Amino acid sequence: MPQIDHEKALRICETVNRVPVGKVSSYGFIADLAGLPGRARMVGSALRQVSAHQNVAWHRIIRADGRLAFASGSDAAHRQTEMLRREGIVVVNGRVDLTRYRWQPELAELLQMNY
DNA sequence: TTTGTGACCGTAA
DNA sequence: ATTACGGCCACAA
Repeated sequence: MPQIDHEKALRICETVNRVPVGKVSSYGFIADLAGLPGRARMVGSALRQVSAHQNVAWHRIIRADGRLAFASGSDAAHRQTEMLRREGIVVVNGRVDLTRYRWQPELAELLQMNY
């Protein structure tokens, strides 16, 4: 269990929490927004070490192809599916339709960070 | 110092 | 639709 630097983890969490209710994003995209391009895996590691005891919308983060990161059938996958459905997101066979639910931030929304 | 390990990603069979 | 690879990078052992 790799422990991610607290500062980076915090930055990742802040970015994750910009994803609005009813939308999803990917590990890679969050990494890019957090100023960590190419480090999608690190986003996963950060969420793993933090999701248990912090207030983070970890369930809104899925793979770039629309599948949940957890193995279908696993407890974690079921929990995530339930949380997503609670927000109105349709999940079929551990997969989300990205054309409908992918978060596409506006330019103004993207600029809010750099300061 | 080297090696193995991820809640990943894009490309190519 | 799947599988396979290589790339990615911080950490732990």
